[in-house]
Amino acid sequence: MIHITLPDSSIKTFNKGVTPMDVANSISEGFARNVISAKFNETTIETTTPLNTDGSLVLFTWRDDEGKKAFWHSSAHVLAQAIQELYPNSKLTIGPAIENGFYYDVDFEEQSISEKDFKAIENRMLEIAREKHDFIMRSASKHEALELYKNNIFKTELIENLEDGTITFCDHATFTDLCRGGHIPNTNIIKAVKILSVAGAYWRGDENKPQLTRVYGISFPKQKELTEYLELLEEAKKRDHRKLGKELELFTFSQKVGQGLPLWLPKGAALRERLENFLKAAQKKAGYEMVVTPHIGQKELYVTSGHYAKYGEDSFQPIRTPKEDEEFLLKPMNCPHHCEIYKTSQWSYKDLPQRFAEFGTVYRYEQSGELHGLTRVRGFTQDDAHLFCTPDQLDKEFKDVIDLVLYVFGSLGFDNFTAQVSVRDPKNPDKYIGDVKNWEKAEQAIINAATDKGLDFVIETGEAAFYGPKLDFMVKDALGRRWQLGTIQVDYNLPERFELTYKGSDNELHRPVMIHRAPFGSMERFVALLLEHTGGHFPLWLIPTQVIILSISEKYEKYAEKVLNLLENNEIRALVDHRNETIGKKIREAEIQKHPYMIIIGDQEEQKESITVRQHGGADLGMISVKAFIEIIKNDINKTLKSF
RNA sequence: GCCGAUGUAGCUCAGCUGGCUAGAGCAGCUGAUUUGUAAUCAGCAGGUCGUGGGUUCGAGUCCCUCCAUCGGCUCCA
Repeated sequence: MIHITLPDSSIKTFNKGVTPMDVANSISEGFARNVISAKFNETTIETTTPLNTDGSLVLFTWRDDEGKKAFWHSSAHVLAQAIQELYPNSKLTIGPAIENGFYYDVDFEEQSISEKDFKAIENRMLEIAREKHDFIMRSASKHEALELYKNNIFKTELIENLEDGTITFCDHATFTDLCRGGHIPNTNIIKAVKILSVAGAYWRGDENKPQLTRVYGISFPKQKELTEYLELLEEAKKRDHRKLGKELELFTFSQKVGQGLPLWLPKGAALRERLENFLKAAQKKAGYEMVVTPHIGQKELYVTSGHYAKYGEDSFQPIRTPKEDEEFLLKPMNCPHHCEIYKTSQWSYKDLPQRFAEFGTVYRYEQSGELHGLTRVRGFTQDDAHLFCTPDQLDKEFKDVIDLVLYVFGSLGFDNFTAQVSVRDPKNPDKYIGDVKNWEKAEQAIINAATDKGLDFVIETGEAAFYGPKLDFMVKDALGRRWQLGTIQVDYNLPERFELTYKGSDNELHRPVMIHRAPFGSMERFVALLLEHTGGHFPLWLIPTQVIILSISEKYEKYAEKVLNLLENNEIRALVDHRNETIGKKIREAEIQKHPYMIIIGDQEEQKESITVRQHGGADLGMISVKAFIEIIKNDINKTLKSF
């Protein structure tokens, strides 16, 4: 007898020899259609063959992450078969499931493949799916595996790194692939397939190794789900910050100015200013002081900090001066400048912490292929600050910064961030500078602070900065790509390199610890993600135009101006649309511009000294007094914007 | 930087396998209209088809260079 845990957590009993499909068909139709994989609990070996061992079984459905993984990984096998048949000279490498779909990395040798080839691949994949092949796992000896792949250096490399006895193949139809498992029972479950794109990808992610062609695809158990997914992608494009930034006249780029160098338009600049003032106010309460440093610095500065050696001269943008022996660089970060500010005074432990903040514009010569809208640019402004404190103060300071970051995210409606503790990769010590003991201390300090603050965080190995570990706040864009916004970093190294000191109560000199932090990360990236997150519907306190006044005809111009003045006197940002257009057209344009409140002014309003208010989206607040409206706006703002 | 794709008016796009002075909608300008909750009507103007070469009797269309953008890879202080 086999006890099987169903997706709804109930347990059902079956006879030996039952297949996952049998199980699927025996339960409610909803599950039956979606059941796609099975695995034994006690062995945790996934199986797609008939069950012949006693025990309980966990079923995955298409809705589960595990199920999706099995489904897409199996689809990758079908893709591999299709490619192998259509391009007999191609060499397969690896083909995993990803968050949305799957890919297969293929060495096409001399051939190239592009969009026009996708249809043929999709058609062949669907044919294979319809042929109803079981996915069957089997183990193989190392010898057998190497023999099968004797002409494939990539698979050979993979096999050589595996222990004999742990090598498994997955067969379906006439196709065999080296595979760890995790499959759906049969190709037949795949009903819809779409090849999405091709891209170059380096073998094992290493720039110096051969470049392969990565074929991306997605598949579904129903055609309808594929259609829905493609519609979802279309919807996401509407929230693309590059599109919204253009529509809302926030920023632009110019080929003539240069790649990756955004130009902020008046509305965008006003938005930025509001964000800066918001953070400045909070920072002032938290005991920060503003500093200002120049946009360039001598090369020597970055040699001292270690950045020059780490990133190499190609990442810096040099400045020519009349003197031959002088070398200035555009600053790629503010920390060295702030270290020099720290050094201008002698500090006692009683003076610490010192918190220097600056909206510092920095320039990094990113590779051209990496540039991306406002999220990855060559010139950007960090909401930077450096906190210099004693080792005893580190814990409290770090937690205070977490509070500040959470306040910033909360005020802007970012509730879907993930906290990530980025630590060093101990296998790759060359990537980092400084003493291992300090690294351990710093990493522990971050983990403790994040834990105490109740943050739900993940630890990412190898993601640390070269001088220290960090706590990063990651947010997904419209297409689900993850971007780092806020960051808090602990650094024992720069104080060492710049020989920073303070006098302790013991009358001896000590090294301060440094915290680098930027709640927004950069103004550019933050605005980009905020645009994608809100779809351009910014919180009321931040949005450039809070209210637009629409006059029914030019006759009411005077009264409209009067209302405008009343609003402006109450620090409400409003505009009047006086154009000789119909009210319908004015409303339509106000909707497109995403103005949160529209005031309609005509004969009735003028007579009664009142206004009619329409909210974005169509809600009608009726005819009310200006005074009542001002209250509504203020309450609305207070809902999201609290003081720190 | 690498792989693949794209680049036509301020914006969104059409222009089939190369063939008469390159089209549309929106935006703009002019005029009419003075309007009650998502587009009032008419007229006008606007483009060396990303750049530079080449093939051809003829190039927006085909080929090459470069530039920029998009999707990935690598990178991300």
